[in-house]
Amino acid sequence: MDVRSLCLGVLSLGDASGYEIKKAFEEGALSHIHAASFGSIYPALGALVDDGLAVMREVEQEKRPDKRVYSITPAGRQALRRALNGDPTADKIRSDFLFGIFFAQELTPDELARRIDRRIDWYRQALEQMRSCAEENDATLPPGPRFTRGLGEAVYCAALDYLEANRDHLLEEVAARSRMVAE
Amino acid sequence: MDVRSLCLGVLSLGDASGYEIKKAFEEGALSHIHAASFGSIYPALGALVDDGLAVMREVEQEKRPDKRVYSITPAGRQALRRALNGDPTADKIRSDFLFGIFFAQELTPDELARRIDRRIDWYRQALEQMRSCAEENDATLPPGPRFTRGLGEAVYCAALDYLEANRDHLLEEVAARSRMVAE
DNA sequence: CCTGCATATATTGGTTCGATATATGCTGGA
DNA sequence: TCCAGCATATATCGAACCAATATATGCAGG
Repeated sequence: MDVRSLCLGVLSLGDASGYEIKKAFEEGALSHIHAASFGSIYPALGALVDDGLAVMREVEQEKRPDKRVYSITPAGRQALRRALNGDPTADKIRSDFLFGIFFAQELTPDELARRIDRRIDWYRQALEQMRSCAEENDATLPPGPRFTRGLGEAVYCAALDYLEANRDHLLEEVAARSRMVAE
Repeated sequence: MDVRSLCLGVLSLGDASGYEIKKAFEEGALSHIHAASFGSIYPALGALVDDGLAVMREVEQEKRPDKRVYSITPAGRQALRRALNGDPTADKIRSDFLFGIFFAQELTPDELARRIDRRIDWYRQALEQMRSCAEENDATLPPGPRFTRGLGEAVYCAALDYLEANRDHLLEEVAARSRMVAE
């Protein structure tokens, strides 16, 4: 899925500027699903306009830089549907956190504990946000977003439970191992 | 985390060729954690040798192309430790699957069902593999890999349960919505 | 027999990232 | 009060990275 299609997806939910599209991948429901950077979003929006898949209008703002607000066109909606119906590629996960935990014995015990605790905090916050969002408007959410929200909640909840249940055990094991090596 | 550090991580587990490093990110425990392509692995290995963080030896093979097997050096181990102890960047998730489900109403009902069923199969296979691996040698695994394996199992299990429990409901909702629009 | 897969390295075009530049207003702490 | 830092907003650029392909060989299955 290229950035052009990702932008079309966001635009299908409503008009947006490049900056707002970025925010959708950083804060909103999409943030747990996909990502894109400015360096690819702005060229992608230009290309969408060139291809007639989106239109742009400039919006003057007081006390803010001007906006370039993009809207999806009927051709854009068709292109989005085509892109979505193509064979989805496998998920791409790149987690420095997990990579670090995998090599736990190369980390200092303090650093290891700090990382797990941070991650636990992160999951708690993410879950809180997801749940407050659910309380507010879960019934009004379209089925797709509601389903992915529920799946995200289930997955984060399982991860949080596991981290809380196994944190101390991991730290003990790593400590025991380094004692063994020292002998 | 750049590809050079990822390669050092794999090499810290034992000598390997570029091809074997790629496999580690495609099949092994690392496959659920991080990724790297040939186009970045081969140049990275060259750079590691240039910097004295790894050494290369050519291994002639009968009935197979020759191998270039890389070994991590003490300086390489130190560089790995430095890289691991740096502040980990946030996880990067890019899931065409979730992106497609988010826009469920843009998919044909058949396509939607097919995707979820495929994903269910995928999780079942992944879990089966993880569990058989655990039965064989969980006790002999270092604490880090055992922890990430357990976390992966917990997360995949939760995702599988959610998909199985909510699949039919999602399909009904999407069907109901498209009936509503048609009226 | 022959298609396709596994092993193995390498390259290349194109995509994407991450950091930075530029400009302005608001807010909170010293 | 001042000013550092953050939010808004667009844009660019070098570096990193991916996906596909080329090349070569052997083996297994239909």
